[in-house]
Amino acid sequence: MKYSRLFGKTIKESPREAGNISTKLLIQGGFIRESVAGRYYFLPLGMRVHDKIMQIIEKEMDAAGAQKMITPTLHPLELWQETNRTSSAGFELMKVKDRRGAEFALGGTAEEMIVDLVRKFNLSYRDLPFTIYQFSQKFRDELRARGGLLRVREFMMKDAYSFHRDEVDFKKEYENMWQTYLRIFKQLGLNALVAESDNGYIGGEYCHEFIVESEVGESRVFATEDGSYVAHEDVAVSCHDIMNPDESIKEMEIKEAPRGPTIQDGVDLYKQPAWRQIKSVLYKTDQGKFVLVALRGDLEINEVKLCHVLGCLSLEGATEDEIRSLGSEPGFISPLKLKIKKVGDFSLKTVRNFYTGADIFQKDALNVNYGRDFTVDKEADIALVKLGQKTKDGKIFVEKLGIEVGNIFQLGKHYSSRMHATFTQEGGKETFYYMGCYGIGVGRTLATIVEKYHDERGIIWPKVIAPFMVHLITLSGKTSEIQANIQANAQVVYEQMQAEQIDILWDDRHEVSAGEKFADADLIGIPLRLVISERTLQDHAIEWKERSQKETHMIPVADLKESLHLFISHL
RNA sequence: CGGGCUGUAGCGCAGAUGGUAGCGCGCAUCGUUCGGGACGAUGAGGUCGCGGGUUCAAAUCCCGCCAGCCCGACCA
Repeated sequence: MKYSRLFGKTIKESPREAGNISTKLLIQGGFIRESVAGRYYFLPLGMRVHDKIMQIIEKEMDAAGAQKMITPTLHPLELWQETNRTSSAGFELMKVKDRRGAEFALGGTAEEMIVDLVRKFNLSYRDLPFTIYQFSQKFRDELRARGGLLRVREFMMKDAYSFHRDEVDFKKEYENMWQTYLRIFKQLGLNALVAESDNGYIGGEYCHEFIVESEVGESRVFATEDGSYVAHEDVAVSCHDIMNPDESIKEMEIKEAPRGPTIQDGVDLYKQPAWRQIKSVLYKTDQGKFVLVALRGDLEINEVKLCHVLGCLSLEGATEDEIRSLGSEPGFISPLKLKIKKVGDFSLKTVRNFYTGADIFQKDALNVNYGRDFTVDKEADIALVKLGQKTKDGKIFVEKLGIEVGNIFQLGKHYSSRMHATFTQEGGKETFYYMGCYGIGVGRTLATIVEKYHDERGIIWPKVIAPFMVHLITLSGKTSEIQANIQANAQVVYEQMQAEQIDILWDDRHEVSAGEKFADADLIGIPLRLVISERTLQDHAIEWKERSQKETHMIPVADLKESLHLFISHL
């Protein structure tokens, strides 16, 4: 490819604060361009990288035994109604109507479509197991698309679905996909953490996220130093220390409490640590029911866990008026008197003589003890892990931020039972499929690679996904004779590489200065830069510079072919 | 959905107290340059986000809407 023919240009001035470095470099380098918030064009340069990432994924998925196919983009809305996901995933489901009024969802994930397809076939146990996958544009009506490719409203996703006779068989594939994903990310130059995580609106019982550490990531995980435990903050479980086991239990008393409504206000008033306080929060579930949630004052509520405990999809905090109408007072809520459903965190058992509000404005209850002074309807783990806490086996947690580039889900019979998708067992019994699903976001993975592989001048693409392997630069000569000579030499190199199927980009622009060409080469980040100029010609050499290295050196033209093969073989 | 900020040439921006729009980059043409984003000259390019109002006069003041960016959407 000649640069002068390439559609898409580098930009000297960086686009308005792009949020993160990968977006800035990708736009500046002419890889992508924004259409509207959260929707991007991939330009020819970006498309090449995108394609290469897809090829690596495809190769590994095929090697793992999965079969590629494609589903329609528009999903009949009835299918989503079968699984009741029009409401559960409705907040981010895009809908369209055709002229007859038939409603469709723009696919954001394809479990329903795939199950609908599979159930049309009346399969038997002899046909199982199998894994099918696709690459397709996914649509998510995100409330807020964040700058860049990391959180978008439309993106290419590889999604795979596996069908099994039972859990034992499924687990083999889950492990197979786990290992396949690790191979894929490794090839892409990414070191992915595998974290236990929440399945959100997908359904099922357990799942894992593949997370690449990065400070621009939105996923927070808690892990142990040795990596024996890695879990997304939504699901991470910690063990709570017993705080004051030797203290004697005292009589409860109600006292005037001239304080504000926050935990800190209580700490300031009593000069007692936050863990001595009971944090009580009133929630309203999506079914309109009120729930009181109580936990130790130094801990935070994990709403994902809480939703699972309550069996609801979303929660909102009760308003001040609602709190008063239930018989309490904002800032002084306690689990002592309210006659509504109460959920208590296990941490309530770790403290003797709590203090807490008394459901009356500026009155507190002191020396409150769980079991004696109040009980809850349900004890559960509903706390967010706090740094410094330990795992069940006593290991310290460390916190990591990262980008979720892929995930694998156990779906079990969640979809097959709701959609009555069955196969025939040995002996003729109809049984629901046991399923799993597995996703990788291509654009997000691409951006993640840029987040990891760049310097102050631009991108440094790993060879396997670089848009081109070689960036040939020709500089102008003083005389037209030299000029013609440079041109002729470059032409030979260019054709030779094309003949050997080495992707080469030749910056053949005449009117552009050397500095600009070098700056563009650094920005675009092609692994190997070759320069042919008056200077190199005198020595019958070519200048060789790898994007990842600082030094340049001259190699004889005659050695180019061999050096290049050596370079490429070290992928 | 709440809060803050922004919207002027393809991009980045400037336009005080209202007087009819400018700079840099980029683009085009010519010349000089030619190994780290060169220089000179000339030129093209704008219903100042959209709608309404005030005014002799609005990019500028007022109202409404739209779009974008950032933060939050969580504890009482």
